[in-house]
Amino acid sequence: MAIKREKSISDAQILEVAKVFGVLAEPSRLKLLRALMKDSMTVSELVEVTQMQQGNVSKHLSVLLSVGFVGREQEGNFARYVLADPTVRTLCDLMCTRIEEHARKRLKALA
Amino acid sequence: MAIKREKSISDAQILEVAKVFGVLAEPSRLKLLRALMKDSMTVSELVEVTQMQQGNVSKHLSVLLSVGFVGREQEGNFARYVLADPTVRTLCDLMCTRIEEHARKRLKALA
DNA sequence: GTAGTATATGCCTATATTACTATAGAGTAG
DNA sequence: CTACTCTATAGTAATATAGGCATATACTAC
Repeated sequence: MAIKREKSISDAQILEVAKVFGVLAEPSRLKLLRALMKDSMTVSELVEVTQMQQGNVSKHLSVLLSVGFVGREQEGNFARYVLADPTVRTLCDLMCTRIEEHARKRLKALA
Repeated sequence: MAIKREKSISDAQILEVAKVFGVLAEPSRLKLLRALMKDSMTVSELVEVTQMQQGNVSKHLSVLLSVGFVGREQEGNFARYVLADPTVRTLCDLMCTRIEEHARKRLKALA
């Protein structure tokens, strides 16, 4: 019988994890998520807020949608996007504090 | 005077966050981290465990080192790498449970 | 010193991803 | 129906990054 290793992740899971991290590895997508963290928005509103081109906004939103980070709701002619996964906040918060911590360490190392 | 927005992240921070997420968006690097989560290892050991080419292992380790995810210690002729940031575990754990949750949801949606 | 081992790095190619532009599709108003 | 608006998508060029290979560098043993 196969021996179950402690808490170790399978190669298949690694591929999936890498893919989802990849979704967050794009400044444009992070800007969209940042906007959606404040409130749900239509594509037009997101274009206005982020100053990105409409086509790019749609493309990035479709990526975010494909991994379930955002949800989409049709409102007549508009498409309203909503933050759909609380993990996004957690991940970003963690990353931000980590970066600050790291910067602080580097600063301290100079002293 | 400038108005401070609530909990919002600056564009500069977004660039940095994207960069660090990008480091985690690579299966090879995740495999190295997975190995290092069990124990510290030399490059040779990592090559053995991951079945990757030595050059690539070194290259990915240097990326991990540059953002402080791992530490490096010279041991005679060997270089021993250690997991240097507890956030890595947290981020990966979060991502794994998120992916499972998401898969479960999709499954339930079919019922 | 020489030989051998461990690690890092440079070059090249293939692949992937982005932004841009234009356009297609879908809905609304008249 | 036509005209208009909002959103999605296709085509293209530029950029970035990974892997493979060869090689350089650094340490050890003799």
